[in-house]
Amino acid sequence: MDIIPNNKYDSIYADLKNRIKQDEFQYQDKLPSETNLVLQYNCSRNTLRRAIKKLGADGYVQSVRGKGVIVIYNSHLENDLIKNGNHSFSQMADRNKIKFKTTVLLFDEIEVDKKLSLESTFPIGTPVYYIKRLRSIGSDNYIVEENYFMRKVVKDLTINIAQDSVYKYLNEVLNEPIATTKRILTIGLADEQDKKYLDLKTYNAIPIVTNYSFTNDGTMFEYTVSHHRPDKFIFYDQNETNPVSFMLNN
Amino acid sequence: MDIIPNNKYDSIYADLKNRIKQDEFQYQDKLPSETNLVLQYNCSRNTLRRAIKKLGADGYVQSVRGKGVIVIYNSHLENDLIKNGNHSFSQMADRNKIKFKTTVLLFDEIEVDKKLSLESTFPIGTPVYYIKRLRSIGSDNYIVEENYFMRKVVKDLTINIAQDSVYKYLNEVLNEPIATTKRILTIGLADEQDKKYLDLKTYNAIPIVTNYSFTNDGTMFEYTVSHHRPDKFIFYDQNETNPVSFMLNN
DNA sequence: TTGTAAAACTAGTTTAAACAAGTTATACTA
DNA sequence: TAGTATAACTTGTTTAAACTAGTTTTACAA
Repeated sequence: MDIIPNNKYDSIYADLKNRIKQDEFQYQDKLPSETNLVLQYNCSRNTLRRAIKKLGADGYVQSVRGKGVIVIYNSHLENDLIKNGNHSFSQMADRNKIKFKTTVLLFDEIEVDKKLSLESTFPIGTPVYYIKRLRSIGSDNYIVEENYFMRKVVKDLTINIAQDSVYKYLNEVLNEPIATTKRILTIGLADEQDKKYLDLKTYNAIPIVTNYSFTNDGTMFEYTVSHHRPDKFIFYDQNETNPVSFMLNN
Repeated sequence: MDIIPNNKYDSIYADLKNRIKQDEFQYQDKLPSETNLVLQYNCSRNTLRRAIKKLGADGYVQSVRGKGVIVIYNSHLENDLIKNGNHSFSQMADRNKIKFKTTVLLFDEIEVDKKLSLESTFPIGTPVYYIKRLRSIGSDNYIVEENYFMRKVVKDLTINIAQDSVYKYLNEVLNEPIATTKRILTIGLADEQDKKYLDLKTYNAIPIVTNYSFTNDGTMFEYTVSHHRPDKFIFYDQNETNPVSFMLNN
């Protein structure tokens, strides 16, 4: 769930995050001033500010010019999140973070046709792996998904790898880490496949997540559409409004 | 939709974004090198890098050490977004950005009870405005929402203000800009109110967005639950994976 | 011609310093 | 005592420079 910092600013970020989570700095408290923290961490003001900026982007703190940095992390809210959904979508979406059991329903090599090209933005004729997979934890199915992986990038994919983790394979074997993911979430009516595999209860509509993933060097190598079980689905989002900005067309 | 930059880095960010959108730098192209751009914009390397970092966070470019900065903005994809949903959720969520017609269904002053306190994280007894509003564009209803505004922050709220924009009132009259919003998205079964106001077609489930908003100085002043019309709902998300990080529990 | 080492690129990290622009505390004045 | 100007905080912006760590090009040697 967490990262191994190999920079000064990342380790300061991680440490401050811990201190917040362990209630040393509580909800609505002010962090020590920059000058003070610079002494604590024996670093430059820039490096410290970089750590704080990241904490802000992740919704832990909020900086106010002239006043200080206020903690807005609320364990109360965070706990509710876990209680409500078992697994947050931000975790769901990051497939490395949760150990899903994966069942491969279909494994094929195809070329992108006109219809698929339009929705995936892959050029027509691109050789891709076409995979259908079921993601589950224990006996509960959570996601049915269709993946299209560019064969030029994801070389020599096998059913075994698809059953384990394609991302792990990319990272560790092909040394081609994923760098950016663009995600679109919509609500769609459940189809026959969804009804077959997911426990829909009385729901007739489900969240559909469309994924476009890029490698390190900017090539989009994956297009994926995931159908999620609706009752356990949670998406968490955190947004910093630019305080100096105003909307032109309010 | 856009912001008025009053910083150097924001104006560089805005300019580069425009140049990307106007196809001067196309999908998969490399931006000019930092050294080059520093000359173009007559700024320091730090300031330029700050602009590029923001472009990266917004999904326009991706930096690769040793190589350069690659454009991953695809007008194709972006256009599809608009075509599919009319209005993206990121716009929807930012209520200042789209001109919804707002109908106030209920306007009341209450104190937070135990039940509301648990879901909102407002302390029991907090005086709040309790408002129900319908958001529509033309004759189409998009959102039914319940707002709870802290009366200590949002002073002297009236039905007229609620019918216009509470955020505008906060910003321009009370000079209390909103700084951070935490958002949780779940799928719920439509209730009687949803059926009454929203055009659900055959859907029996809808996206529900729960909002926690903070002022400049870290006080959570708003708790809002919005029920959205499912067929027009789109959420767009952009995620940069830390390339130097690895998951501990893969 | 091919392979390899070096040089010339690219972006990433860290420090330092000066100044701007807010907020709070202090001290002085009426 | 009350009000106000000032000094002493706070974070925000910008520039500069040195170094690190990747990638690509160049040039030389086999």
